Amino acid sequence: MPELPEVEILKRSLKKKIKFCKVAKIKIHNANLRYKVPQLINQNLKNHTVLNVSRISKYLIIDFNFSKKLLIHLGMTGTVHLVKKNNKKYTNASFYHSSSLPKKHNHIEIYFKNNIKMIYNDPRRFGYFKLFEKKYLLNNLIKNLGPDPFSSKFNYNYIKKFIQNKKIKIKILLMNQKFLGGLGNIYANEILYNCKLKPTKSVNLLTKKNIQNLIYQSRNTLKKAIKFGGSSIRDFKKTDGTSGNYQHNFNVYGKNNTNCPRYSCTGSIKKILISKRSSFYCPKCQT
DNA sequence: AAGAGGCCCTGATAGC
DNA sequence: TGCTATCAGGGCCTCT
Repeated sequence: MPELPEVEILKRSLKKKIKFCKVAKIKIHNANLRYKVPQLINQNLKNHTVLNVSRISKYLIIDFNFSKKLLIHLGMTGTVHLVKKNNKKYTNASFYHSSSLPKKHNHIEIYFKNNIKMIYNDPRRFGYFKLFEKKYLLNNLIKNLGPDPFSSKFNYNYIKKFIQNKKIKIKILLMNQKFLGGLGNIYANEILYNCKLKPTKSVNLLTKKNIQNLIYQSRNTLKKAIKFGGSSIRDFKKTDGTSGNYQHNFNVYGKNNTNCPRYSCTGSIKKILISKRSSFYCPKCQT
């Protein structure tokens, strides 16, 4: 599920709904995520107020009115749901369609004092919750992450310098979080299609025009996905339980053996494996 | 330097 | 119906 657009959608929703909310308590039902969730998290966050919700790459950051921030990564299958208490029961209101609220794998619940509850659900448990000192977070997380695709740091000179003396496949480059923060398998495939670049192309063969177009298409593709509310393939849901819609706009992802959607191209989409990840492209117009 | 492979997990789907 | 195998959007790590 969660690549940059999905985390961005989540961030915007949380920002609207839990900003300035005060934590009443936190229940950990299963602490065994990618990293063990410390039981102390409850003592630490209790009675503190959410000041802001932000995103860096695929990471969600919740800022509180004390020295620590909560860092959330959704791994492969993490989702966040918000419910509201009415008449002693947590139900939909304008927050959630209770019929579709997951029953299994609700590992962490954050209760706020205004009767809102935030639920973290994650079947495969590849995600994590970590508390960080604000300074430590900035120094260590951001240092190891490439720029956000929308940041001005993601520019021609940066890319040129990064790929200097490298001969890796372009798709591997795009998915490398140290190069660029936020792309995963789906959007890497889609962006390369929009750039007419084949995923196995070696980065040392990229022209100046290729690189400039790559920047443009990365932003454009992600922007569109955000506009459509992200992609729901298996389990991505917005915090109100509804699905995103960008999956209907995929050109290549999951479309092997279908006709290339590009006007005037007669190719058909092919699936190959690159580092064991499914890669989809049109051999005719992506070169 | 680049790439392959393994590992952390559960669940959906396909094939028998 | 029920078994088993394969695959899945992430990100670590180690080995060659």
